[in-house]
Amino acid sequence: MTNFKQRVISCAKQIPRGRAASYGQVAAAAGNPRAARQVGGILRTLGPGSKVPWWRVINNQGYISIKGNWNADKNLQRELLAGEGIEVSDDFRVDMKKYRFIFN
DNA sequence: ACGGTGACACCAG
DNA sequence: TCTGGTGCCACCG
Repeated sequence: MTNFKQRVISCAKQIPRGRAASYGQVAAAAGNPRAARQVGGILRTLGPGSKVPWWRVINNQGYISIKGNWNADKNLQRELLAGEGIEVSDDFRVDMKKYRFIFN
């Protein structure tokens, strides 16, 4: 477990319920604003059962960019976000202006 | 050690 | 607003 990965996990856990953060935001909070892509990869490797609220991490455009067979999880993510009060459109889009979480 | 890969971000049309 | 191209950098084989 590299330091960076651990940091990303730590930052992701800081995202409170009902808020969402972009990969770039998490990467920046982890210390590498340019390593946004790795954040996604890291969250993916964590897999289910992890204590990390991966569903609160989305891209800066405000939508979920999961590809491949993750359609089911994509739908699940929408359910989770909706359960926290975050509105998700039919196109899986989230209003980041309203729900964006600012790291301290 | 090296090169391919990717749950992204940013800039230009 | 959307699309396409470019840059970035940690992870894995």
